[in-house]
Amino acid sequence: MSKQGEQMRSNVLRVLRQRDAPMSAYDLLRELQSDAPRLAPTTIYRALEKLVERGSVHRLESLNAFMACRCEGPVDMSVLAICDDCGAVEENLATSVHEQLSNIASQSGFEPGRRVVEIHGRCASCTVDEVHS
Amino acid sequence: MSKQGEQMRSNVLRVLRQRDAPMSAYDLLRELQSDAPRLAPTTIYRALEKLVERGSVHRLESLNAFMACRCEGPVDMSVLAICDDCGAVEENLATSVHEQLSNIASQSGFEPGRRVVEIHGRCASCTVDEVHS
DNA sequence: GGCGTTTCTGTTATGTTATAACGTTACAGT
DNA sequence: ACTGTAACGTTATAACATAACAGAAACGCC
Ligand SMILES: [Zn+2]
Ligand SMILES: [Zn+2]
Ligand SMILES: [Zn+2]
Ligand SMILES: [Zn+2]
Repeated sequence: MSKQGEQMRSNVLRVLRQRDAPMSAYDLLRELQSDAPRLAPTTIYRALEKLVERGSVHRLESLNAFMACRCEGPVDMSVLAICDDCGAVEENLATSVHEQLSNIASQSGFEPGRRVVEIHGRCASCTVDEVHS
Repeated sequence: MSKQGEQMRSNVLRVLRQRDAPMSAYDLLRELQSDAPRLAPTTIYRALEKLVERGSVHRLESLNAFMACRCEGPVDMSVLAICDDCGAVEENLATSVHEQLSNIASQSGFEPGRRVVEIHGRCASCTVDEVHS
């Protein structure tokens, strides 16, 4: 059955990679239910959990959504820039921001773990569109 | 009726200030329903929206929860360090991290807006407890 | 191969967070 | 008082996430 599990993870990842924008777990569910009508949320969440663990997928905390990773560097050093107009997300590798963040938290004896670094705004192409309208 | 609205916001803020840890909107709902049994989620969310807008309350995106602000400086320049053991949240003013974050996003023409900077881990006192156990 | 143990999976049900929709109320300007 | 508008309360429902459990697969041992 680990064969099936791997199959599910690969299906989820494939669907995520087909998009440029983040998808919610339930978006994925609806998409995959066309092949497997009885598919349940739990199954999606389990696949997503593994994929996030292994660094193939980002979880966007401020959107409750997921997207395939397209980073060059380590997945846990990225800054996710989310366009509030079109929903597109840009990934930037930003090791120094993450290091600084850990350092600041450490100063009070806090033991740093998972970092969440996201920024909302408007992407370049949407900004141009705004000028034209 | 703006009197009622302000009253509600002040009630929500009061309850949040009584705690050291974040509360979900539904935590607040349950708390306030002892006085007003018919109180609905929407009302809480509207109050929270205003309070976040005016900088009295932080929204913790990675927890889907809220807490009263106890920052010294500007509310939108803080780093929130969340202890995964005890739930306590430390606020650190970290202007430089936020500036760097905006700069990185700007490099690709992204127009920066709201930033989300949170870090999970273990607070000093929970780290000590761990050693003792 | 047979058997117990462990881990993973599918399924059902439920819990939690958030918003849509719509009628009502307050209030300012006339 | 009349009207426009912004805020509000209320109901219902959508969206996100996990608990609980039973059954299947994988593994190690004999
Ligand atoms: Zn990435
Ligand atoms: Zn855009
Ligand atoms: Zn604060
Ligand atoms: Zn702690």
